[in-house]
Amino acid sequence: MNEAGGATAVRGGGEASVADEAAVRPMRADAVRNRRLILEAAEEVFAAQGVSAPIDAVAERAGVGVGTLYRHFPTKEALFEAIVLTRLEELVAAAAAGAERDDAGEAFFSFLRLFAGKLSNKHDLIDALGAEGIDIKSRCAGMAGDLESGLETMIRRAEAAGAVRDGITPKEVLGLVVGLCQATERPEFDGVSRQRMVDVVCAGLRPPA
Amino acid sequence: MNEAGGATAVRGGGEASVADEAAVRPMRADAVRNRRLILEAAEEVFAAQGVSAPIDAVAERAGVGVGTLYRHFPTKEALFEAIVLTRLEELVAAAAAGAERDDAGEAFFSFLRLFAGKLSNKHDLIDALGAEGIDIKSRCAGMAGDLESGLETMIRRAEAAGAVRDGITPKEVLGLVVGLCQATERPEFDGVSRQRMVDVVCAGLRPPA
DNA sequence: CACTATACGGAACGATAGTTCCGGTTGTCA
DNA sequence: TGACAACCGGAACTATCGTTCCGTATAGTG
Repeated sequence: MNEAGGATAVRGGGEASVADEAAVRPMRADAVRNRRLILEAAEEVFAAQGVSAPIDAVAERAGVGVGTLYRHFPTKEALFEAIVLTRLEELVAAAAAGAERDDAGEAFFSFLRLFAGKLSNKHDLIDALGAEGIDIKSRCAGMAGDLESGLETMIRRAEAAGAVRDGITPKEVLGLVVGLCQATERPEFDGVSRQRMVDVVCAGLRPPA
Repeated sequence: MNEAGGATAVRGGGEASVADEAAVRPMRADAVRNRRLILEAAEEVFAAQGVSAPIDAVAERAGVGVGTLYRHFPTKEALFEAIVLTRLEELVAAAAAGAERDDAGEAFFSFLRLFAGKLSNKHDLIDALGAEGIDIKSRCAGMAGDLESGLETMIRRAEAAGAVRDGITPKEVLGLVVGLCQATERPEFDGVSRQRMVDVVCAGLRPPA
């Protein structure tokens, strides 16, 4: 029920808290260690099994009790956000960088490939972008918005350069790539080449002959 | 734990049963009516909410108790199969028909559009083809196999006709289309045009210029 | 109309997963 | 070193869902 969660910052609360002294006191050494262990474990478990992985699995993998986990992250979703945000940040940074490149077309398509690659075997990210069941909350939604903005810029510039068909929206591109990654993550689709599927999408995004 | 389920046929058991007389006795009128009500309710509920919809929701919508539901379908999966199979059958039939058309290229692409259309707002089918969590069992898997076969034929013929790029597999096509449908089914993707996404995939499947 | 096999309804059960609580432990500071 | 606050662990609580059970109702039959 805390508004944010996952922010039990190592060095104190966020913006100016009422009692300054309380905010300044650093975390105890074991708490710092456990927090890191939990984050690492959650990263592996969520990436491998998706968001629906039991929280106990994360606790066990981290070698701590569930109580400890909940001390650090008041809710499962808070933990999930903390993990996914870092991954999303990388993508947003890549998108922003791509939006500034001179060769707009190539920038766009190579971002798409990088995007699909980053999604591979990272079930958590796919879930987050596909919003599997979870209310995509606050900061995650914000990040996703940033991603879309970067994409939008890239698309418009590539479009102007004649490298991409007209009228495509960031959401469509996102849906296409996230969708195919979601599919290839499933056991029944193990024979398929994700590489080729991405190729197909890229080819389809080029202007018609 | 019955091997099949959902087959409590209106007119008796399947192949020759030991006691003939028992197999001949028709279902009671109310049982027939309820069975139909349950199937209709399940169709709507699963299509709208996906396979993870609570079974109570189906019972409530059908206006029967859960006990009645379980009398007709021994397991949730059995009910699910019964619903999805009919939908899958339509697709398989369409695929088989398409595989015989003379204009191989057009046949393939128009099947793809029909396929995407059939998936729209039918969460159950998307789940089944994407196998969301469920063990895709016996007859469903068989049907999915038939679908792939039909698709395979269409692809090979379209390929020979020079209408489709080389090396594409049915699973790749399935993954692409199911994936994009899965994405567009999500609330965050409501602004997107599924039509255009399908167009992109179709364009990408054509041979490179 | 009476009788019985069949079907019905829904309370109850068991499993799973998220969250809370509290007695015991341990880091930190004087 | 002693004392206190922060922290830990995991049992227990709660909610959800699939499934079972059994007392009651009723369609079909003579």
